[in-house]
Amino acid sequence: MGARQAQKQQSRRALLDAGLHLLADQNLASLGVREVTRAAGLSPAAFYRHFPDLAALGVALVEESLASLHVMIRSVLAGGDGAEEVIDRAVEVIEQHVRDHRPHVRFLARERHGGVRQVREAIDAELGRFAAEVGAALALQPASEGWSPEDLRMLAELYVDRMVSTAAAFLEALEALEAPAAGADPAADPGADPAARPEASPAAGADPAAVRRIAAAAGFQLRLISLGRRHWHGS
Amino acid sequence: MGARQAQKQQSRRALLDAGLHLLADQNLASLGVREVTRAAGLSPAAFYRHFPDLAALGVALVEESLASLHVMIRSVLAGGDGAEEVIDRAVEVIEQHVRDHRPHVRFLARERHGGVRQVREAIDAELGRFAAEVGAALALQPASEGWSPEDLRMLAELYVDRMVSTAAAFLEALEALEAPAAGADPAADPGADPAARPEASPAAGADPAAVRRIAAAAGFQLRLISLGRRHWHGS
DNA sequence: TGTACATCAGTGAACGCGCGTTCACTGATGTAC
DNA sequence: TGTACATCAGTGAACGCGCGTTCACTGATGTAC
Repeated sequence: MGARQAQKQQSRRALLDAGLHLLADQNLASLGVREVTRAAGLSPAAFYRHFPDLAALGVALVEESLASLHVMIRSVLAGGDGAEEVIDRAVEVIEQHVRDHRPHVRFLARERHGGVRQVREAIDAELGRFAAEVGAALALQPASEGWSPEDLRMLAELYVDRMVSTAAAFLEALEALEAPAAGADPAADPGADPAARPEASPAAGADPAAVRRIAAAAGFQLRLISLGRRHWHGS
Repeated sequence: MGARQAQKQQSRRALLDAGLHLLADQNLASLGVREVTRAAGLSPAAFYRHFPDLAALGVALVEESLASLHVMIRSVLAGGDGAEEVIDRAVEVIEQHVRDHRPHVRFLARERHGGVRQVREAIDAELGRFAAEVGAALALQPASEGWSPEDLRMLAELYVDRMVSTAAAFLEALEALEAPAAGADPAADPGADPAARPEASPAAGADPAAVRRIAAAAGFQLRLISLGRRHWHGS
């Protein structure tokens, strides 16, 4: 790849990163072209060399967000088929994934039912593909003997949905303690005593108890589902 | 109540209705004060006689949206405690609720993880209260003997989450066929032959097969969960 | 290697526009006597 | 009932501002010979 191409890729990356960063505090629908280019260190017009509009940038973000999620799900499915171990590993992997890719997960959670149709549809299509993949993996397990493809599909959807909900719950717990007090403006009031502020961001670690509680609930719920699965005897 | 108060309530209602209507196609974060007042038939300044800002209007919408959802959940819990009947009634009630209160449900789905913190927090707090209520109802059932309060709470959260996901799925199915083709501008191109357009909105009835499939999946998933519950023997 | 020309990512100025919010105001409704 | 005053929901004009998008341009990179 020539230097020209490399520079273009770099600018594109800067736009995507700036967008993802700005989307921590707002929706895609309220994001502005000038806002993104400003954060990326480019002129407003430069945006149009890379994307026709912000929806296209959003779709590009969906693609990279879900690529990493895809890897995560595969890694869970690849575990041994002892149900208990798979469940525990799944919850761990989800938690770690949210920690490692928080902006992407937040973006997906926010835009899954958000105001930009192209993006919503891209997310839904990809989650459907996940469910199909999970269903195929389930079909290979001995526990699925006698299950109809439809039932397996519904089971897979239940699992995928639970993973998504669990990820959203982890996300919220991780962000809860980092949020500044509503209405506070950190740039203003230079006379305020910084030591007087209560411990708002305790080493960005978030409330560990809340995170543990979510992990426990997710494990319990998945175990309950697989228990139901084992005792299921056809529709 | 005096005529003055009554007129004020009417204007407030008009603002809430206009907001809810406009939120069919966008996020709360990208809604504008002028947009809402224009749709409500008021001057822009009139908005501030009712709400300090749009976030406050959003919180008011959360309250009324969840009040109706609350009624729905109670009605489900009030059914006989034969698991099968309760499940089937629950799915029916959810479907009917989404049909009857589509704008409210859409608003909740969109803003639950949306860009306005006040609104997000209001929704989450209310869903937590629902889970507590469901948990209390479950505790009264004989099947809950020997269950710890923590496990009951996690079970209740699983049910509530499933209800929310099911409602979101119904919503999407109901809207899928009414959406205009992406990028189409119905106001433009007066020369186009309207008869040439394929049946985009078939009597606003949406795809019945998709709706039935969602109901079937929801019933299956809930049955699987309650099957797991019956075979659960403590953490 | 050197030269002449083509490509095209990024620039900066310009445009018209709708935005949020404020303000002094109007006039119907409410109240005190 | 009538009158004088208070309240306050809604108005319309005004403000300054940042927006999306376009345009002709610049100058580094790429290519042909």
